[in-house]
Amino acid sequence: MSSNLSDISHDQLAVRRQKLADLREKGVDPFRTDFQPTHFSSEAVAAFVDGAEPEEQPAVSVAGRLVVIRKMGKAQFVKIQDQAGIIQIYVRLDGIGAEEYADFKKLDLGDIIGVEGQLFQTKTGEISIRATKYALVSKSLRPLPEKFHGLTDTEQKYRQRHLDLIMNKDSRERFFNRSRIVSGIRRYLEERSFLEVETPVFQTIAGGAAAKPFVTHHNSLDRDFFMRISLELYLKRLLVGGFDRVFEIGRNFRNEGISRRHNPEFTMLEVYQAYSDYRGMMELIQGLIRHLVTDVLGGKEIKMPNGEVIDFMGEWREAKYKDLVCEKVGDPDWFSKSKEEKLAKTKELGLDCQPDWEDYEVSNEVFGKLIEPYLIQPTFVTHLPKELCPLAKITKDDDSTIDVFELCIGGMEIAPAYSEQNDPDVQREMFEKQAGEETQDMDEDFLETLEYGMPPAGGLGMGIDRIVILLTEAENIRDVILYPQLRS
RNA sequence: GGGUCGAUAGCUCAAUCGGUAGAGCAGUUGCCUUUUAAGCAAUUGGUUCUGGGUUCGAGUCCCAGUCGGCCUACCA
Repeated sequence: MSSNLSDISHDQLAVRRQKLADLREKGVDPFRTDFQPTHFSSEAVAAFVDGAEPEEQPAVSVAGRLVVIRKMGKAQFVKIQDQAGIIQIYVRLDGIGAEEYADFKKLDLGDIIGVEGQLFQTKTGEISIRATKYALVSKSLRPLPEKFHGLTDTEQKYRQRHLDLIMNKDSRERFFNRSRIVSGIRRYLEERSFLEVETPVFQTIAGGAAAKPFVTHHNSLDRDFFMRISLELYLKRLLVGGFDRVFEIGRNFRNEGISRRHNPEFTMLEVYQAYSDYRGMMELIQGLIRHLVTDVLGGKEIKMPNGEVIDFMGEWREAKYKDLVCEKVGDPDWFSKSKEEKLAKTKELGLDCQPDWEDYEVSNEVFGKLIEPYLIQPTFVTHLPKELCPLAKITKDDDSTIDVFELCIGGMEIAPAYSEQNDPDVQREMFEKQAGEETQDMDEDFLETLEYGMPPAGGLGMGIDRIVILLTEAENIRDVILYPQLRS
Protein backbone atom coordinates (compact mmCIF):
# COMPACT_ATOMS: atom_id res chain seq x y z
CA MET A 1 0.00 0.00 0.00
CA SER A 2 2.49 2.64 1.09
CA SER A 3 4.94 3.57 -1.57
CA ASN A 4 7.87 3.50 0.80
CA LEU A 5 7.08 0.00 2.07
CA SER A 6 9.53 -1.57 -0.35
CA ASP A 7 12.34 0.50 1.19
CA ILE A 8 11.77 -1.16 4.54
CA SER A 9 10.67 -4.61 3.38
CA HIS A 10 13.78 -6.21 4.86
CA ASP A 11 13.15 -4.65 8.27
CA GLN A 12 10.36 -6.57 9.94
CA LEU A 13 10.03 -4.10 12.79
CA ALA A 14 9.68 -1.21 10.38
CA VAL A 15 7.12 -3.09 8.29
CA ARG A 16 4.97 -3.68 11.37
CA ARG A 17 5.39 -0.08 12.53
CA GLN A 18 4.19 1.05 9.12
CA LYS A 19 1.15 -1.23 9.33
CA LEU A 20 0.41 0.21 12.76
CA ALA A 21 0.64 3.74 11.42
CA ASP A 22 -1.62 2.84 8.48
CA LEU A 23 -4.22 1.43 10.87
CA ARG A 24 -4.20 4.55 13.00
CA GLU A 25 -4.51 6.70 9.92
CA LYS A 26 -7.63 4.73 8.97
CA GLY A 27 -9.04 5.37 12.44
CA VAL A 28 -8.64 1.76 13.60
CA ASP A 29 -7.60 1.28 17.23
CA PRO A 30 -4.77 -1.29 17.11
CA PHE A 31 -5.06 -1.93 20.86
CA ARG A 32 -8.76 -2.12 21.44
CA THR A 33 -10.21 -3.22 24.76
CA ASP A 34 -13.78 -4.14 23.90
CA PHE A 35 -13.49 -7.66 22.54
CA GLN A 36 -15.08 -10.32 24.75
CA PRO A 37 -14.48 -13.95 23.82
CA THR A 38 -17.16 -16.44 24.81
CA HIS A 39 -14.93 -19.50 24.75
CA PHE A 40 -11.36 -20.60 25.29
CA SER A 41 -10.04 -22.47 22.27
CA SER A 42 -10.46 -25.86 23.92
CA GLU A 43 -14.00 -25.01 25.00
CA ALA A 44 -14.89 -24.02 21.47
CA VAL A 45 -13.56 -27.31 20.11
CA ALA A 46 -15.52 -29.17 22.79
CA ALA A 47 -18.69 -27.29 21.83
CA PHE A 48 -18.72 -28.89 18.39
CA VAL A 49 -21.72 -31.20 18.06
CA ASP A 50 -20.88 -34.49 16.40
CA GLY A 51 -23.31 -35.41 13.69
CA ALA A 52 -25.24 -32.13 13.77
CA GLU A 53 -26.05 -30.29 10.56
CA PRO A 54 -23.45 -27.61 9.70
CA GLU A 55 -25.93 -24.79 10.19
CA GLU A 56 -26.84 -26.13 13.63
CA GLN A 57 -23.28 -25.96 14.93
CA PRO A 58 -22.82 -23.40 17.70
CA ALA A 59 -21.50 -19.93 17.08
CA VAL A 60 -18.54 -18.95 19.25
CA SER A 61 -16.15 -16.10 19.69
CA VAL A 62 -12.55 -16.67 20.64
CA ALA A 63 -9.44 -14.53 21.01
CA GLY A 64 -5.77 -15.27 20.88
CA ARG A 65 -2.43 -14.80 19.21
CA LEU A 66 -2.01 -15.58 15.52
CA VAL A 67 0.54 -18.38 15.36
CA VAL A 68 -0.13 -19.88 11.93
CA ILE A 69 -1.18 -18.15 8.73
CA ARG A 70 -1.81 -20.11 5.53
CA LYS A 71 -2.98 -17.82 2.78
CA MET A 72 -4.74 -19.21 -0.30
CA GLY A 73 -5.82 -16.25 -2.34
CA LYS A 74 -9.36 -15.44 -1.39
CA ALA A 75 -9.38 -17.67 1.68
CA GLN A 76 -6.98 -18.54 4.45
CA PHE A 77 -6.54 -20.87 7.34
CA VAL A 78 -5.02 -19.32 10.42
CA LYS A 79 -4.53 -20.59 13.94
CA ILE A 80 -4.81 -18.63 17.12
CA GLN A 81 -3.41 -19.60 20.48
CA ASP A 82 -4.85 -18.81 23.89
CA GLN A 83 -4.20 -20.13 27.38
CA ALA A 84 -6.09 -23.33 26.68
CA GLY A 85 -4.49 -24.21 23.36
CA ILE A 86 -4.80 -23.58 19.65
CA ILE A 87 -7.80 -23.40 17.36
CA GLN A 88 -7.99 -23.11 13.60
CA ILE A 89 -9.96 -20.36 11.90
CA TYR A 90 -11.13 -20.45 8.29
CA VAL A 91 -11.48 -16.99 6.83
CA ARG A 92 -13.04 -16.43 3.41
CA LEU A 93 -13.46 -13.31 1.39
CA ASP A 94 -17.13 -14.11 0.91
CA GLY A 95 -17.46 -14.91 4.61
CA ILE A 96 -16.30 -11.60 6.08
CA GLY A 97 -16.55 -9.19 3.15
CA ALA A 98 -14.06 -7.77 0.68
CA GLU A 99 -12.87 -4.78 2.67
CA GLU A 100 -12.49 -6.76 5.87
CA TYR A 101 -10.67 -9.48 4.00
CA ALA A 102 -8.19 -7.01 2.53
CA ASP A 103 -7.37 -5.84 6.06
CA PHE A 104 -7.19 -9.38 7.36
CA LYS A 105 -4.49 -10.14 4.81
CA LYS A 106 -2.32 -7.48 6.40
CA LEU A 107 -2.23 -9.19 9.81
CA ASP A 108 1.09 -10.48 11.04
CA LEU A 109 2.08 -13.58 12.96
CA GLY A 110 1.95 -12.61 16.60
CA ASP A 111 -1.00 -10.23 16.32
CA ILE A 112 -3.75 -10.85 18.85
CA ILE A 113 -7.15 -11.08 17.23
CA GLY A 114 -10.72 -11.92 18.15
CA VAL A 115 -12.91 -14.02 15.88
CA GLU A 116 -16.61 -14.79 15.72
CA GLY A 117 -17.98 -17.63 13.69
CA GLN A 118 -19.59 -21.01 13.51
CA LEU A 119 -17.87 -24.29 14.28
CA PHE A 120 -17.28 -26.74 11.46
CA GLN A 121 -15.06 -29.66 10.62
CA THR A 122 -12.55 -29.52 7.77
CA LYS A 123 -12.21 -32.36 5.34
CA THR A 124 -9.24 -33.65 7.33
CA GLY A 125 -11.39 -33.63 10.46
CA GLU A 126 -10.01 -30.65 12.33
CA ILE A 127 -12.65 -28.73 14.25
CA SER A 128 -12.36 -25.11 13.20
CA ILE A 129 -14.25 -21.83 13.18
CA ARG A 130 -15.64 -20.37 9.96
CA ALA A 131 -15.16 -16.67 10.62
CA THR A 132 -18.02 -14.25 10.13
CA LYS A 133 -16.30 -11.37 11.89
CA TYR A 134 -12.85 -10.62 13.18
CA ALA A 135 -11.18 -7.86 15.15
CA LEU A 136 -7.56 -6.94 15.58
CA VAL A 137 -7.24 -6.71 19.35
CA SER A 138 -3.51 -6.01 19.82
CA LYS A 139 -0.98 -5.36 17.11
CA SER A 140 2.33 -7.18 17.56
CA LEU A 141 5.32 -5.08 16.59
CA ARG A 142 8.01 -7.74 16.75
CA PRO A 143 8.39 -10.92 14.73
CA LEU A 144 8.06 -14.24 16.54
CA PRO A 145 10.77 -16.90 16.42
CA GLU A 146 10.66 -19.50 13.69
CA LYS A 147 7.56 -21.66 13.74
CA PHE A 148 8.96 -25.14 13.31
CA HIS A 149 11.95 -25.28 15.64
CA GLY A 150 10.48 -22.77 18.06
CA LEU A 151 12.82 -20.87 20.30
CA THR A 152 15.74 -23.10 21.25
CA ASP A 153 18.39 -20.63 22.36
CA THR A 154 18.53 -21.32 26.10
CA GLU A 155 19.52 -17.83 27.05
CA GLN A 156 16.57 -16.30 25.21
CA LYS A 157 14.22 -18.94 26.59
CA TYR A 158 15.07 -17.81 30.11
CA ARG A 159 15.46 -14.10 29.52
CA GLN A 160 12.41 -13.81 27.27
CA ARG A 161 10.21 -16.49 28.76
CA HIS A 162 7.13 -15.00 27.10
CA LEU A 163 8.58 -16.04 23.73
CA ASP A 164 9.33 -19.50 25.04
CA LEU A 165 5.75 -19.77 26.30
CA ILE A 166 4.31 -18.62 22.97
CA MET A 167 6.47 -20.91 20.87
CA ASN A 168 7.11 -24.05 22.91
CA LYS A 169 4.28 -26.30 23.95
CA ASP A 170 6.46 -28.34 26.29
CA SER A 171 7.36 -25.27 28.21
CA ARG A 172 3.79 -24.01 28.35
CA GLU A 173 2.54 -27.35 29.63
CA ARG A 174 5.29 -27.61 32.19
CA PHE A 175 4.39 -24.29 33.80
CA PHE A 176 0.73 -25.14 33.57
CA ASN A 177 1.51 -28.31 35.51
CA ARG A 178 3.62 -26.43 38.03
CA SER A 179 0.61 -24.29 38.78
CA ARG A 180 -1.63 -27.33 39.11
CA ILE A 181 0.87 -29.06 41.38
CA VAL A 182 1.02 -26.08 43.73
CA SER A 183 -2.75 -25.78 43.90
CA GLY A 184 -2.99 -29.56 44.37
CA ILE A 185 -0.70 -29.28 47.37
CA ARG A 186 -2.82 -26.54 48.87
CA ARG A 187 -6.02 -28.50 48.34
CA TYR A 188 -4.54 -31.65 49.86
CA LEU A 189 -3.36 -29.86 52.97
CA GLU A 190 -6.46 -27.72 53.43
CA GLU A 191 -8.60 -30.84 53.30
CA ARG A 192 -6.58 -32.06 56.28
CA SER A 193 -7.18 -28.92 58.34
CA PHE A 194 -3.83 -27.28 57.71
CA LEU A 195 -3.79 -23.48 57.78
CA GLU A 196 -1.76 -21.64 55.21
CA VAL A 197 0.29 -18.82 56.72
CA GLU A 198 2.88 -16.28 55.67
CA THR A 199 5.97 -15.53 57.73
CA PRO A 200 8.72 -12.92 57.33
CA VAL A 201 11.22 -12.94 54.52
CA PHE A 202 13.41 -10.31 56.20
CA GLN A 203 14.89 -11.76 59.35
CA THR A 204 17.45 -10.61 61.88
CA ILE A 205 18.83 -14.14 62.11
CA ALA A 206 18.51 -16.42 59.11
CA GLY A 207 17.87 -19.74 60.76
CA GLY A 208 16.43 -23.18 60.13
CA ALA A 209 19.18 -24.28 57.78
CA ALA A 210 22.89 -23.87 57.23
CA ALA A 211 23.24 -21.74 54.15
CA LYS A 212 24.70 -18.38 53.33
CA PRO A 213 21.99 -15.72 53.36
CA PHE A 214 21.54 -12.62 51.26
CA VAL A 215 21.87 -9.39 53.20
CA THR A 216 19.67 -6.40 52.57
CA HIS A 217 19.25 -3.03 54.19
CA HIS A 218 16.24 -1.27 55.66
CA ASN A 219 16.72 2.47 55.23
CA SER A 220 14.52 4.01 57.91
CA LEU A 221 15.51 1.45 60.51
CA ASP A 222 19.08 1.83 59.23
CA ARG A 223 19.93 -1.79 59.76
CA ASP A 224 20.72 -4.88 57.77
CA PHE A 225 18.38 -7.82 57.47
CA PHE A 226 18.92 -11.30 56.18
CA MET A 227 16.55 -12.82 53.68
CA ARG A 228 15.23 -16.10 54.93
CA ILE A 229 16.98 -19.35 54.05
CA SER A 230 14.17 -21.51 55.44
CA LEU A 231 10.65 -21.22 56.79
CA GLU A 232 11.16 -23.43 59.81
CA LEU A 233 11.62 -21.30 62.89
CA TYR A 234 8.66 -18.99 62.37
CA LEU A 235 6.31 -21.88 61.63
CA LYS A 236 7.37 -23.52 64.88
CA ARG A 237 6.60 -20.31 66.73
CA LEU A 238 3.08 -20.72 65.38
CA LEU A 239 2.91 -24.22 66.83
CA VAL A 240 3.66 -22.57 70.18
CA GLY A 241 0.94 -20.06 69.36
CA GLY A 242 -1.61 -22.82 69.09
CA PHE A 243 -1.86 -23.29 65.33
CA ASP A 244 -1.58 -27.08 65.40
CA ARG A 245 -1.47 -27.63 61.67
CA VAL A 246 0.23 -24.99 59.55
CA PHE A 247 1.99 -24.78 56.25
CA GLU A 248 3.66 -22.16 54.14
CA ILE A 249 4.62 -22.20 50.49
CA GLY A 250 7.24 -19.54 50.18
CA ARG A 251 10.40 -18.33 48.58
CA ASN A 252 13.72 -19.04 50.24
CA PHE A 253 16.95 -17.29 49.30
CA ARG A 254 20.38 -18.86 49.50
CA ASN A 255 23.50 -17.01 48.53
CA GLU A 256 25.26 -19.91 46.91
CA GLY A 257 26.21 -21.33 43.57
CA ILE A 258 23.79 -21.68 40.68
CA SER A 259 23.50 -25.09 39.08
CA ARG A 260 21.18 -27.46 37.31
CA ARG A 261 19.55 -28.10 40.68
CA HIS A 262 20.01 -24.74 42.42
CA ASN A 263 18.51 -21.31 41.90
CA PRO A 264 19.31 -18.60 44.46
CA GLU A 265 15.61 -18.08 45.09
CA PHE A 266 13.54 -21.23 45.25
CA THR A 267 10.17 -22.26 46.56
CA MET A 268 9.75 -24.39 49.64
CA LEU A 269 6.77 -26.05 51.21
CA GLU A 270 7.03 -26.55 54.95
CA VAL A 271 4.34 -28.32 56.94
CA TYR A 272 4.05 -28.72 60.72
CA GLN A 273 1.56 -30.96 62.46
CA ALA A 274 1.25 -31.09 66.23
CA TYR A 275 0.91 -34.50 67.92
CA SER A 276 2.51 -36.16 64.92
CA ASP A 277 6.12 -37.17 64.27
CA TYR A 278 8.39 -38.12 61.38
CA ARG A 279 6.44 -41.35 60.93
CA GLY A 280 3.26 -39.34 60.50
CA MET A 281 5.06 -37.15 58.01
CA MET A 282 5.91 -40.26 55.98
CA GLU A 283 2.24 -40.99 55.52
CA LEU A 284 1.49 -37.36 54.75
CA ILE A 285 4.16 -36.97 52.08
CA GLN A 286 3.41 -40.31 50.49
CA GLY A 287 -0.26 -39.45 50.28
CA LEU A 288 0.51 -35.98 48.97
CA ILE A 289 2.86 -37.09 46.22
CA ARG A 290 0.55 -39.89 45.14
CA HIS A 291 -2.28 -37.34 45.03
CA LEU A 292 -0.18 -35.13 42.76
CA VAL A 293 0.73 -37.99 40.45
CA THR A 294 -2.74 -39.46 40.12
CA ASP A 295 -5.32 -36.73 40.68
CA VAL A 296 -3.41 -33.66 39.59
CA LEU A 297 -1.35 -35.06 36.73
CA GLY A 298 -3.79 -37.76 35.70
CA GLY A 299 -1.69 -40.79 36.58
CA LYS A 300 0.71 -40.33 33.69
CA GLU A 301 3.79 -42.50 33.92
CA ILE A 302 6.75 -40.49 35.15
CA LYS A 303 10.17 -41.26 33.77
CA MET A 304 13.70 -40.20 34.46
CA PRO A 305 15.66 -38.61 31.58
CA ASN A 306 17.26 -42.05 31.05
CA GLY A 307 13.85 -43.64 30.59
CA GLU A 308 13.56 -45.36 33.96
CA VAL A 309 9.98 -45.31 35.20
CA ILE A 310 9.36 -44.14 38.76
CA ASP A 311 6.87 -46.32 40.59
CA PHE A 312 4.91 -44.10 42.97
CA MET A 313 2.15 -46.61 43.67
CA GLY A 314 4.23 -49.52 44.91
CA GLU A 315 5.68 -49.81 48.39
CA TRP A 316 8.19 -47.06 49.18
CA ARG A 317 11.51 -48.37 50.41
CA GLU A 318 12.71 -47.44 53.86
CA ALA A 319 16.40 -47.67 54.72
CA LYS A 320 18.59 -46.51 57.56
CA TYR A 321 21.30 -44.03 56.64
CA LYS A 322 24.01 -46.01 58.36
CA ASP A 323 22.98 -49.26 56.71
CA LEU A 324 23.15 -47.65 53.30
CA VAL A 325 26.61 -46.21 53.99
CA CYS A 326 27.96 -49.49 55.46
CA GLU A 327 26.63 -51.38 52.48
CA LYS A 328 28.17 -48.96 49.99
CA VAL A 329 31.64 -49.05 51.60
CA GLY A 330 31.36 -52.79 52.16
CA ASP A 331 32.09 -52.55 55.88
CA PRO A 332 29.49 -53.26 58.58
CA ASP A 333 31.74 -51.59 61.19
CA TRP A 334 32.30 -48.43 59.16
CA PHE A 335 31.02 -46.08 61.84
CA SER A 336 33.43 -47.35 64.47
CA LYS A 337 36.44 -47.01 62.19
CA SER A 338 38.96 -44.22 62.68
CA LYS A 339 38.88 -41.20 60.43
CA GLU A 340 42.17 -42.30 58.84
CA GLU A 341 40.65 -45.61 57.85
CA LYS A 342 37.57 -43.85 56.49
CA LEU A 343 39.66 -41.40 54.50
CA ALA A 344 41.68 -44.23 53.00
CA LYS A 345 38.55 -46.08 51.96
CA THR A 346 36.83 -43.04 50.48
CA LYS A 347 39.92 -42.29 48.46
CA GLU A 348 39.76 -45.84 47.15
CA LEU A 349 36.16 -45.18 46.18
CA GLY A 350 37.21 -42.14 44.21
CA LEU A 351 36.00 -39.49 46.65
CA ASP A 352 38.01 -36.43 47.48
CA CYS A 353 37.54 -35.99 51.22
CA GLN A 354 39.70 -33.48 53.07
CA PRO A 355 41.67 -34.53 56.18
CA ASP A 356 40.29 -31.61 58.18
CA TRP A 357 36.71 -32.78 57.69
CA GLU A 358 34.72 -34.04 60.63
CA ASP A 359 34.10 -37.73 60.83
CA TYR A 360 30.43 -37.46 59.92
CA GLU A 361 31.26 -35.28 56.93
CA VAL A 362 33.33 -38.08 55.45
CA SER A 363 30.43 -40.52 55.79
CA ASN A 364 28.04 -37.94 54.43
CA GLU A 365 30.24 -37.52 51.38
CA VAL A 366 29.75 -41.24 50.74
CA PHE A 367 26.00 -40.78 51.08
CA GLY A 368 25.82 -37.64 48.98
CA LYS A 369 28.04 -38.81 46.15
CA LEU A 370 27.60 -42.56 45.99
CA ILE A 371 24.16 -43.29 47.40
CA GLU A 372 21.64 -40.47 47.02
CA PRO A 373 22.15 -39.97 43.25
CA TYR A 374 21.21 -43.61 42.73
CA LEU A 375 18.06 -43.64 44.85
CA ILE A 376 15.69 -43.43 41.92
CA GLN A 377 12.60 -45.15 43.33
CA PRO A 378 10.98 -43.41 46.32
CA THR A 379 13.13 -44.12 49.36
CA PHE A 380 12.84 -42.90 52.92
CA VAL A 381 16.33 -42.68 54.36
CA THR A 382 15.97 -42.67 58.14
CA HIS A 383 18.09 -42.32 61.28
CA LEU A 384 20.51 -39.71 59.98
CA PRO A 385 23.50 -38.81 62.17
CA LYS A 386 22.49 -36.13 64.63
CA GLU A 387 25.26 -33.79 63.47
CA LEU A 388 23.32 -33.28 60.24
CA CYS A 389 20.44 -31.50 61.88
CA PRO A 390 20.09 -29.69 65.22
CA LEU A 391 16.34 -29.23 65.03
CA ALA A 392 15.19 -32.85 65.26
CA LYS A 393 14.58 -35.15 68.16
CA ILE A 394 17.29 -37.61 69.14
CA THR A 395 16.37 -41.25 68.57
CA LYS A 396 15.33 -42.83 71.91
CA ASP A 397 17.56 -45.91 71.82
CA ASP A 398 20.46 -44.45 69.82
CA ASP A 399 21.75 -41.02 70.77
CA SER A 400 23.91 -40.80 67.65
CA THR A 401 20.94 -40.51 65.32
CA ILE A 402 17.83 -38.38 64.96
CA ASP A 403 14.19 -39.18 64.21
CA VAL A 404 14.10 -37.92 60.68
CA PHE A 405 13.76 -39.08 57.15
CA GLU A 406 15.09 -37.81 53.91
CA LEU A 407 12.80 -38.73 51.03
CA CYS A 408 14.84 -39.36 47.92
CA ILE A 409 13.31 -39.82 44.48
CA GLY A 410 14.97 -39.67 41.12
CA GLY A 411 18.39 -39.29 42.74
CA MET A 412 17.28 -36.06 44.38
CA GLU A 413 16.58 -35.04 47.92
CA ILE A 414 12.88 -34.21 47.63
CA ALA A 415 11.63 -33.87 51.19
CA PRO A 416 13.22 -34.03 54.61
CA ALA A 417 11.05 -34.44 57.70
CA TYR A 418 11.68 -34.59 61.43
CA SER A 419 10.16 -35.32 64.71
CA GLU A 420 10.65 -31.75 65.82
CA GLN A 421 12.85 -30.96 68.78
CA ASN A 422 10.65 -29.21 71.36
CA ASP A 423 12.83 -29.38 74.47
CA PRO A 424 14.23 -25.85 74.78
CA ASP A 425 17.29 -26.96 76.73
CA VAL A 426 18.24 -29.73 74.33
CA GLN A 427 17.58 -27.33 71.46
CA ARG A 428 19.95 -24.79 72.97
CA GLU A 429 22.61 -27.43 73.43
CA MET A 430 22.29 -28.54 69.80
CA PHE A 431 22.54 -24.96 68.58
CA GLU A 432 25.58 -24.35 70.74
CA LYS A 433 27.39 -27.32 69.26
CA GLN A 434 26.78 -25.91 65.81
CA ALA A 435 27.51 -22.33 66.81
CA GLY A 436 31.09 -23.44 67.31
CA GLU A 437 31.28 -23.89 63.58
CA GLU A 438 30.51 -21.00 61.29
CA THR A 439 27.07 -22.32 60.56
CA GLN A 440 24.41 -20.80 62.71
CA ASP A 441 23.80 -17.87 64.99
CA MET A 442 21.84 -18.53 68.16
CA ASP A 443 18.26 -17.52 67.72
CA GLU A 444 17.57 -16.51 71.31
CA ASP A 445 14.11 -15.32 70.44
CA PHE A 446 13.22 -18.72 69.05
CA LEU A 447 14.64 -20.49 72.10
CA GLU A 448 12.64 -18.25 74.40
CA THR A 449 9.52 -19.06 72.41
CA LEU A 450 10.17 -22.79 72.86
CA GLU A 451 10.27 -22.25 76.61
CA TYR A 452 6.56 -21.46 76.55
CA GLY A 453 6.04 -25.03 75.36
CA MET A 454 5.73 -26.36 71.86
CA PRO A 455 3.55 -29.39 71.28
CA PRO A 456 5.29 -32.49 69.95
CA ALA A 457 5.11 -32.27 66.19
CA GLY A 458 6.18 -33.68 62.89
CA GLY A 459 7.59 -31.25 60.36
CA LEU A 460 8.16 -31.63 56.67
CA GLY A 461 9.88 -29.64 53.97
CA MET A 462 9.59 -30.13 50.25
CA GLY A 463 11.40 -28.27 47.52
CA ILE A 464 8.63 -27.29 45.13
CA ASP A 465 11.00 -26.71 42.25
CA ARG A 466 12.50 -30.14 42.67
CA ILE A 467 9.20 -32.00 42.90
CA VAL A 468 8.14 -30.12 39.76
CA ILE A 469 11.38 -31.14 38.02
CA LEU A 470 10.58 -34.71 38.88
CA LEU A 471 6.89 -34.71 38.03
CA THR A 472 7.26 -32.78 34.77
CA GLU A 473 10.33 -34.74 33.68
CA ALA A 474 12.46 -31.61 33.43
CA GLU A 475 16.22 -31.83 33.45
CA ASN A 476 17.07 -28.43 34.83
CA ILE A 477 15.66 -26.25 37.59
CA ARG A 478 15.59 -23.38 35.09
CA ASP A 479 12.97 -25.20 33.11
CA VAL A 480 10.54 -25.08 36.04
CA ILE A 481 11.21 -21.51 37.22
CA LEU A 482 9.62 -18.91 34.95
CA TYR A 483 12.42 -16.40 35.23
CA PRO A 484 15.50 -18.15 36.60
CA GLN A 485 18.51 -16.23 37.82
CA LEU A 486 20.97 -15.24 35.12
CA ARG A 487 23.89 -12.86 35.18
CA SER A 488 22.84 -9.17 34.87
C1' G B 1 35.21 -19.62 42.17
C1' G B 2 37.78 -23.48 38.77
C1' G B 3 37.64 -26.40 34.09
C1' U B 4 35.60 -26.85 29.34
C1' C B 5 32.64 -25.83 24.98
C1' G B 6 30.04 -22.12 22.50
C1' A B 7 28.04 -16.99 20.32
C1' U B 8 27.13 -16.13 12.17
C1' A B 9 20.31 -12.67 9.03
C1' G B 10 14.22 -11.65 13.24
C1' C B 11 14.43 -17.45 14.24
C1' U B 12 16.81 -22.53 13.16
C1' C B 13 21.37 -23.67 11.13
C1' A B 14 25.65 -24.03 7.07
C1' A B 15 30.49 -21.88 5.50
C1' U B 16 36.43 -27.36 3.32
C1' C B 17 43.45 -25.64 4.49
C1' G B 18 43.00 -18.55 6.58
C1' G B 19 40.76 -16.67 0.33
C1' U B 20 33.80 -13.12 -2.60
C1' A B 21 29.46 -15.25 4.36
C1' G B 22 24.89 -19.26 2.34
C1' A B 23 20.07 -22.11 3.13
C1' G B 24 15.14 -22.99 5.32
C1' C B 25 11.45 -20.35 7.96
C1' A B 26 9.86 -15.23 8.74
C1' G B 27 9.56 -10.48 5.68
C1' U B 28 8.38 -8.02 0.75
C1' U B 29 5.82 -8.60 -4.41
C1' G B 30 2.67 -11.67 -7.47
C1' C B 31 -0.64 -16.39 -8.15
C1' C B 32 -3.86 -19.58 -5.36
C1' U B 33 -11.65 -20.34 -1.82
C1' U B 34 -10.46 -26.98 2.78
C1' U B 35 -4.80 -25.84 4.30
C1' U B 36 -1.75 -29.06 8.24
C1' A B 37 6.06 -27.20 8.80
C1' A B 38 0.30 -25.56 2.76
C1' G B 39 2.14 -24.85 -2.43
C1' C B 40 4.33 -22.05 -6.84
C1' A B 41 7.40 -17.78 -8.75
C1' A B 42 10.43 -13.59 -7.72
C1' U B 43 12.98 -10.83 -4.00
C1' U B 44 15.02 -7.92 0.46
C1' G B 45 17.95 -8.75 4.61
C1' G B 46 24.94 -9.43 7.71
C1' U B 47 29.49 -4.20 12.31
C1' U B 48 29.93 -12.97 11.86
C1' C B 49 29.10 -10.94 20.53
C1' U B 50 32.82 -6.70 21.91
C1' G B 51 37.94 -4.82 21.88
C1' G B 52 42.87 -5.68 20.54
C1' G B 53 46.67 -8.65 17.75
C1' U B 54 48.98 -11.95 13.71
C1' U B 55 48.47 -11.89 8.22
C1' C B 56 48.64 -9.57 1.52
C1' G B 57 43.91 -11.40 3.41
C1' A B 58 40.37 -13.39 9.66
C1' G B 59 33.56 -15.85 10.66
C1' U B 60 37.94 -19.20 10.81
C1' C B 61 44.38 -18.30 14.19
C1' C B 62 46.18 -15.63 19.07
C1' C B 63 45.05 -12.43 23.61
C1' A B 64 41.47 -9.95 26.74
C1' G B 65 36.44 -9.10 27.93
C1' U B 66 30.84 -9.92 27.92
C1' C B 67 26.99 -13.49 27.94
C1' G B 68 25.48 -18.61 27.83
C1' G B 69 25.67 -24.37 28.00
C1' C B 70 27.91 -28.52 30.46
C1' C B 71 31.12 -30.38 34.41
C1' U B 72 32.96 -29.07 39.17
C1' A B 73 33.11 -26.42 43.96
C1' C B 74 29.96 -24.09 47.97
C1' C B 75 24.84 -25.78 49.43
C1' A B 76 22.85 -30.31 57.37
